[in-house]
Amino acid sequence: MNVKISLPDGSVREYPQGVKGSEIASSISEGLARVSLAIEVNGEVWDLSRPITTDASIKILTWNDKSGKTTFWHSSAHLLAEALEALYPGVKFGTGPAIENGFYYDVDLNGKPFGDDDLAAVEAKMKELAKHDSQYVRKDVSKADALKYFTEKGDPYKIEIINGLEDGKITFYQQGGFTDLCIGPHIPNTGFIKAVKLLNVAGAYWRNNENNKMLTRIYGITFPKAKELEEYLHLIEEAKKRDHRKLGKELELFAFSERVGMGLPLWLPKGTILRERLEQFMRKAQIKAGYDPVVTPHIGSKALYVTSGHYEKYGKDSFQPIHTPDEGEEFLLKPMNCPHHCEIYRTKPRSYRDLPVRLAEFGTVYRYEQSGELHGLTRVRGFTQDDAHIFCRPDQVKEEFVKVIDLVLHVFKSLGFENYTAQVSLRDPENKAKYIGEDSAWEKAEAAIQEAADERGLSTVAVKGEAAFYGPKLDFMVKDALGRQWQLGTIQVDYNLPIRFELEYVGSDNQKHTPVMIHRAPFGSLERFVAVLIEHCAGNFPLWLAPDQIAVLPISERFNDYAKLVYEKLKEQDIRGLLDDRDEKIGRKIRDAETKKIPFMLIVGEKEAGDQMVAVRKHGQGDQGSVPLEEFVNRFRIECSAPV
RNA sequence: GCCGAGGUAGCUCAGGGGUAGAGCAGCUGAUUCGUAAUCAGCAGGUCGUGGGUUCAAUUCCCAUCCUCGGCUCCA
Repeated sequence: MNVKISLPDGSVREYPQGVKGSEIASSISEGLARVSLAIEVNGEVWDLSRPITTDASIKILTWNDKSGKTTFWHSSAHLLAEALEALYPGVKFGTGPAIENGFYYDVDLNGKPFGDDDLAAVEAKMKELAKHDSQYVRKDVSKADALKYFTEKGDPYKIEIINGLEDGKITFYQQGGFTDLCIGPHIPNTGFIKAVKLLNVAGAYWRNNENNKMLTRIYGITFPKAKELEEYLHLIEEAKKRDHRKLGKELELFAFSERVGMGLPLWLPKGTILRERLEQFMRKAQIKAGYDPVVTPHIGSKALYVTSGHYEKYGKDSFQPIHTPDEGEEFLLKPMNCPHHCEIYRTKPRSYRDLPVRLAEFGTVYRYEQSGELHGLTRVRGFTQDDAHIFCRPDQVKEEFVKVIDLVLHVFKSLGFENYTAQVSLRDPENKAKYIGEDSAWEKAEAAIQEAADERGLSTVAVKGEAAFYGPKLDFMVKDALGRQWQLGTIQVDYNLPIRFELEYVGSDNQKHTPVMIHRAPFGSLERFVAVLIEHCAGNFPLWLAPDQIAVLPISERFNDYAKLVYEKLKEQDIRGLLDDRDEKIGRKIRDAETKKIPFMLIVGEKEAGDQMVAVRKHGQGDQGSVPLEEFVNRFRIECSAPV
């Protein structure tokens, strides 16, 4: 009996029942057979050695397919485990999945320290074992047999996993002398793994729970060709050059000081220009969108945060209250602006006609972040949010939310962020105790967010358990140079805080009603936004943001006077920059200006000094020819306009 | 906070039980130059901090602080 196999190109071929993926690949072409890693059967990824018994549509998976890579890396994790078992008898295994770039395996080395030298040894063992071309063999096992195997082997983590599995659906995979509990699929044999690099060691809690034992997580990556590994490592090196911590130092944008305290950024003059440009851009956009700027203090009475619920939720693990010496009052460093804004709302009675009230503040907040969490400007203990709170009637929620989405998208577009993820962050339904407020309020809020996102045609991913404790969010996530994902913009619907703060307005029915609050921050925090922006443009800021826009470079000291004149004229036109009148050759001055990523270099010498000319050189683009100074200023103005 | 790796001149890094070295930056002098590094000289460090071992510690040990890679967390 035959089975009908449809291929991705739409063609259908017949094969004997029980045909294997590898046989189908061979029948298509020997070339394909050589590079095929796995097969997709009716949307499910299978081993190439698994018999196909029914009609199916298939796709042969190679390194060029995402699931081909995933399979490859998952099999590599097994190879890592095999190497570990060979070198560390008695090692216990947690889980070892493929990840976006490579794979890891969590292992329990019985408290044995595992460092970089060990990493190199294991890597060498993996390379050796890969050459054995050991096949990955799939085996169905009963739950009882599976438990028996790992009980005898003494692997408590595998036993824990098996206990949660259904009998009849348990499979083992074995390659060489190593057997693992695994649903597969895998590549045909270890020989496909030609290049291996173990990247780093990290601690990871068993089952991601910090109350569990910390296992040793070993990260690695493998490739079918040595050259691809080289390319990958080169790519990582390139990405590191964009790291905002490196560029922040090189371009003198920000710094940290142990004496000031960890996670407390110092904005240097050039970084401050960048930051203030962004603030100004946002201020304008917000005025246009009907926001009223407000200012509130950096500390607030503890009672304020008890009311809001922040104290109960975060108080004990946070910066401790500040006490006044005589009265014994308690204040908290402001961790959030919303309670203050609620109090501004309360300063006078509000009518339904007044709503929405939109209060905006570049509010600096302080939060205790665990020391291990701090990371450049993306995770700090003191930062400024481009925060605002919109107080509106229930019937205005959707419209207001949509307007905020537009604002966020405008910001992203203006700064060239195209690759973002819009994440609907929902409550964890399994763990409602983590949140405040009634179910009905949550349901309303979650629905409002999804509706607003849909109305703007935003493609979103919903993630449970990511909501704030007072309400669900729409978060805009962007990746940094090294692929780490960060939350930038956020919009949150909140039915809870207005109740806690007893906010009200008088409706058209002359009755008192509770407004709805929308918390929102398009940048998120200036610090994190700048960090991601630096990495996004690799320090080559758009002209309107660049701390130094021009460098005036006299050919020699003889032209310093003219250069100074040019520099002063540009300064009068609010063009930022520097005059490099050092006693250096022009090549040197150009090199330094290029290194500093200054957008325009104006070179002036004998040819220019006579008739008010400047020789224009653009960063990364070279000589642009000479123009009259006036003309340069005009062209500059056009190019420099900030987005509106 | 947890696991692992590090901290040597302003920066990037080498070294290693007998009180330290390079390149760049800095300073001084020479040079006056046309599109990515002019030459020479000088100066610069309680080798993160505190203890311990030792005749002797920057080097070995312990603690601590900070940084880096992850984990957990992220109002």
